[in-house]
Amino acid sequence: MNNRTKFALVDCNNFYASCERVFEPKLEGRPIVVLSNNDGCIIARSNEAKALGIKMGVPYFKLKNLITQNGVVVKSSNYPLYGDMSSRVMKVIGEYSPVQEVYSIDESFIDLMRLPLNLMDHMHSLRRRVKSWTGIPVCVGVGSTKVLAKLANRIAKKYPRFDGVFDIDDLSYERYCKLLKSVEVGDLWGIGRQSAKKLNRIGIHTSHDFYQSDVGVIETLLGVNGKKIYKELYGSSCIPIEAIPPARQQIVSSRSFGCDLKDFDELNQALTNLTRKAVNKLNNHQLATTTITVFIYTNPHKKDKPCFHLSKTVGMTTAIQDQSQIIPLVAQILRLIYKPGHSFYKGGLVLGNLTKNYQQQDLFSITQNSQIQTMARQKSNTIRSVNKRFNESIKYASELGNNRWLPRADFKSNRYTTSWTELLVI
DNA sequence: TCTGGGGTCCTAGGACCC
DNA sequence: TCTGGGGTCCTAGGACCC
Repeated sequence: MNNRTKFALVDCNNFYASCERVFEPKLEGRPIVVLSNNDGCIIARSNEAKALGIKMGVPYFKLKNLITQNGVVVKSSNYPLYGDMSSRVMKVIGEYSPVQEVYSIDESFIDLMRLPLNLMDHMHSLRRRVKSWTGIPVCVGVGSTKVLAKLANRIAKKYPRFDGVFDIDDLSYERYCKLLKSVEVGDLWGIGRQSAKKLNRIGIHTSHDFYQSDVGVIETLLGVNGKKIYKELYGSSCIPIEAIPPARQQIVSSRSFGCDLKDFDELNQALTNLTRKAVNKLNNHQLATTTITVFIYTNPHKKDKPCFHLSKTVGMTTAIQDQSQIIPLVAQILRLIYKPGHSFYKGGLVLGNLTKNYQQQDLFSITQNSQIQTMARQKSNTIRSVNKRFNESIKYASELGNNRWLPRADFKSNRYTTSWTELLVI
């Protein structure tokens, strides 16, 4: 292994389940599952739940019996809580290296090059501090590439004797090969189900088979990404750490509805709410959009009914960022794709082709009245600041209605850290 | 009855240009 | 009979991640 690069992957253990435990310590030692939006699928499990054989991504309703029989604690997902806990964890991790990439809500890569200290001590200290300052348990995988750090993290999680920190570069060649033989190729970071299937077809089953193959074969089969993963297994770093997140390309806002919707106004009510969320995100990032996609889907799991994926993308000559422009536009697009008589179970929108929101004027626009534009700008700024202070109290009329579309969340915990009315009571 | 959401990147193919 | 080569841009779909 070379020593030109050194990375750690810090990964929270069963993150969502652990967040729930921080504020409900009596759940310690008990099996917990966290459900996706609309209480649909199981998206997080504590170790005890994993031990019961509960798999990731399984629909909740299929496991209801197993869950009640075994006293499994069920939680609806609580993203305000998880997001806030995540930023606390990331902040602590950031104190352990000058270069940090926040890779996902529960994972962070850090660059360990040129740190003048004992790396293992440093990582054990990180682990202890995250746990003691946030309550969240993490494991640390260390390696000379990101793919290796990921692999190392697996080992750190799997074998308690490493006390949550494992450096894969410490292995001898023989032990490294033995490790690769024990990991299925589809478990490598970047090799998904489809690629694993292709590899299996030519006799590559374990990571060691992959490691021993010809790089040309891998590139032909999987493209440049496969080649990168291959080289990273040999310790050659091809996937750099991204300390500065790349500019966002699109903003998606979609939901499965609490119940199937047929009525246009009900769909429009849901879409208006989702649009407002998307526009808030757009404004928070100070971005503007020039393409809007609206989509509504019927339920593909209902085999007795035809399945519709209705969608339409509209492009604009001028980038827009104002909810008073985007919300009516979404309603217009919805009107174009809507078909009466069908039951839609899910819908949403994509704001695409995002740009920095400085005002690029359209040379041919007929609304080039600067006074009108200034007033519109003032209005939207006012609405935004009122909504920020008074909890989204100004809404479009199209958003008001029977709220039948609202996703189910029957097992929600409090937003302990982001809402004054939901603080932990002792 | 009940099946998540939000991202990115790559590739193939079509349309178009000279 | 013989029917080029090189390039860009866009879009849709597939694959991957958490």
